[in-house]
Amino acid sequence: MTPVLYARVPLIHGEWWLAWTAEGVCAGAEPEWDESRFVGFLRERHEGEIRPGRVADVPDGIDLRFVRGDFRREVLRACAAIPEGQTRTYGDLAAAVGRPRAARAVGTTMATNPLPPIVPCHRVVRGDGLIGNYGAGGTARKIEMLTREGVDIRDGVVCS
DNA sequence: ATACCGGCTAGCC
DNA sequence: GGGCTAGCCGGTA
Repeated sequence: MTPVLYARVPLIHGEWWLAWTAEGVCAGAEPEWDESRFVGFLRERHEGEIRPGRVADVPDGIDLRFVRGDFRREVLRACAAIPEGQTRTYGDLAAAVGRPRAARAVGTTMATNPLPPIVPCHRVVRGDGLIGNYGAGGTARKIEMLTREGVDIRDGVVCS
């Protein structure tokens, strides 16, 4: 079983926790988490060794092997493809994986995204333009992150 | 099997 | 436009 390494990594949105395997990043958590919480999170998902790693060794790709469900993996893949500074709706992602009516299920998938902000679920907003919720810090955090990425938001609504 | 729970949405007042 | 409802769907207990 390949080991899982982890570190607190400086990103444009702050110092987030990231964990990775040889294949890619497999987990992430917001800055407010402490080390034991993140390690606990990793432990309940991975059987193998878990130990600190170096920031310089964080890989570029993502490792979705520990995500349950084909649908979820596909949706997370599609989400990972959203460019910085852009947004998509839950319905967009549903359509992208060939299930145009599964927006609700996409929402659930985003809510349980194990690797924020590497899989940028903060770029997924509601069809009516409202920002929608954000598990890793709430709507306020989501707005803050999108604004930092250059997305135009006025009165809590995405403007295009 | 089956019921329930969500970061949703289209359709109707 | 704004508020509500009834569908929708995949995962989990």
